[in-house]
Amino acid sequence: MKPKITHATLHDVAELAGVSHQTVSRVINDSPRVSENTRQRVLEAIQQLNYQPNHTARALATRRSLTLEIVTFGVGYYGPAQIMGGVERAAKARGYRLFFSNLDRLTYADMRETVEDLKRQQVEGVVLIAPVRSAIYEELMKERNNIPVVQLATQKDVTFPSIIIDQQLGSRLATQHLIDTGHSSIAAISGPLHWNDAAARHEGWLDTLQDNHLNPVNWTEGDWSAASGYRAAHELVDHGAKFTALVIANDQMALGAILALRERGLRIPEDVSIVGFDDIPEASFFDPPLTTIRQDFSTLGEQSVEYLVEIIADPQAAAGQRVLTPRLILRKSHR
Amino acid sequence: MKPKITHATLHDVAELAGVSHQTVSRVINDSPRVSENTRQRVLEAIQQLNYQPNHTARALATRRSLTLEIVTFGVGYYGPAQIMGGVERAAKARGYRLFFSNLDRLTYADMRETVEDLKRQQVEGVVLIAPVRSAIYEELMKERNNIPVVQLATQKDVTFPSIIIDQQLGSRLATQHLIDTGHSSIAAISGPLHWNDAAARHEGWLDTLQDNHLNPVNWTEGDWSAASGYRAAHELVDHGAKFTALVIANDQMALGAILALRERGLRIPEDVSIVGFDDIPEASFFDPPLTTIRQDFSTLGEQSVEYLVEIIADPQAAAGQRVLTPRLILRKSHR
DNA sequence: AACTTATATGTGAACGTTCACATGATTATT
DNA sequence: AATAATCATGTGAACGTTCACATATAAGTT
Repeated sequence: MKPKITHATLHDVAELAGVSHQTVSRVINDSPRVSENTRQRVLEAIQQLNYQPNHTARALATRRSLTLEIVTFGVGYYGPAQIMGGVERAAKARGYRLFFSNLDRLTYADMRETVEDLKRQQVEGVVLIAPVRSAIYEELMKERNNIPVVQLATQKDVTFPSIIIDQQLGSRLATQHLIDTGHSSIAAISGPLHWNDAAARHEGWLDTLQDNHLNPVNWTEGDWSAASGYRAAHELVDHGAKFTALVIANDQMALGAILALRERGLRIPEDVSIVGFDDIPEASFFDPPLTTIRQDFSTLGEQSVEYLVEIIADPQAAAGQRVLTPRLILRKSHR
Repeated sequence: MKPKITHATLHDVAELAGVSHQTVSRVINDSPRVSENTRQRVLEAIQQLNYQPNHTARALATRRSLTLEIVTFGVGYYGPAQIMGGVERAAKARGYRLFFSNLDRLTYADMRETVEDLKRQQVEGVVLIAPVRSAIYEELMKERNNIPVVQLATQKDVTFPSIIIDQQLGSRLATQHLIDTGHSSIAAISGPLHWNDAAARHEGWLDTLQDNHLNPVNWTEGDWSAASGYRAAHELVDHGAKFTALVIANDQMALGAILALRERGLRIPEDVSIVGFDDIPEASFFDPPLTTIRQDFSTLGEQSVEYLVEIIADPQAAAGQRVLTPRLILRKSHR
């Protein structure tokens, strides 16, 4: 009843072509040690049987899976989704397949599970999007059975293989630009501060104010969502602090904040200037078009695979953190 | 020099515990055929050696990989990213791992590559996000070597296993609501019409107008981006056609359109009502908050895995299309 | 012409599991 | 008390490759 389609194997091909299985193996691996004559014969047999090498068997024999894994925290967010695109592209380009694993919650159980999986799956390397401060990641690093891991969006100056975008710099760019254009009362809406990027952006804002002998007027913490930006902006106004500019840790929150400020009768950029972070594709079409700090997430993803592949080839290559630079994109939400 | 960490195997555990490899196998597979006594001894050995079953070897022996694959078209888009989240969650819950493959371009070469991969990878099933009309997909279906495939976002009433959200219905909901609230000049900005969802939404708009004996005023085609929505809205106004309402095929384009209309001195919703599609999280914080047709992409992803698993268990279960229903979310961009 | 070297191919084990079956010990059945 | 049934365990092959080596033939060297 159950047909159980069985695929042609190396031996089937060998038999049909009248050679040994090893010769077939040589053909599919492009070994020069095979005469043109037999090569053709084998190729024909392969064609005829619609033979496809079995990846599993190959992995078992070679002890190489040609597989990477990406473990993400929150596919829902813009950044991680973009990073994944880059990782996939780079992995495919280098002949690797990609496992995809998502962590919705950063609980011990979830993480535990993921580590156990890693050990089982015969994965050659892992790109870990680890944007949140958590001891769990360190545990992961210890228990991972020497599987190379490149972490993304970690803290700055961490010593294990990782790549970050210099958020502190980005935030300095934003804040300094506002100061340079005459602002001295600059408030902020931060991301959730247990996120590394949020903390770095926040520090950049604080440090820049300090460097310019300005006092931080006021700030609130959001959760990256437009909803939280909306709430935060209302709060800021309620609090009575006067500010003429607002540094907001991502574009979505900026969107929410713009709506809230407008509800309070504040015009942008006449009454308050705004700069966001990320440069999501929609940012140009906010009202007004948003000045923001662009993050090249896609490149981040690609580079992480490159780094990983270097480490796989030579574990000695595993050295420290690489840093990408964000860029200020000027539009119309500031003056 | 190269330590080449070798993991403990079944045989190592067996030796340490003083039993046969098969007994160890029984323990790790929870077979009842093993005495409590030896089970404990084996468990200890496993612990001691930090043994982890080798997934590859198991797959080879059982001819089951416990692996699914998702092939996506454009991770960058909101929908696909959400779907992926759902697919990952459901796959993990059912003990499957997930390969992730992205198609940036729908070229023959890219697709060909993907199909070849499928045949090689020993994947048990595939969730294919196939939002674009293309003969390539049909070819895929033929050549896939009997691997179960569930397609997402295909055309309506297609006979192979697939799940769609009823976009035509969604569009009817939107258009009819505008008509019911007094509009009779309803223009549209469609998505790229070779996308199935775009075409269905467009048809829904047209059909509803027809059912109500109204003429379609005017419409243009966008490419899902806010930028294209912006351009399209300007075009519509340039074209001189009078409209009091606008059905826009996704929220991002709606954002762009809102900005464009405002630039033309048109107030929303006083002068023109707008309804979008998708209900991205930011839609509530557009100015004005956007009335839109909500799509439950996450559920779509989960259900696709469920369907797929049914088919894997029983190929007879592969029967036709399942349909999810979108929902009208009323906010303030219409009157 | 004899000896080395290179080329084309084959043989059997190995990778780390599970599967199908065999065996011996214990317990139940008549 | 003999026989059957059940339970706990073991044995060797199989999954589909590659690896390490062996062999036979052809070609090059002295």
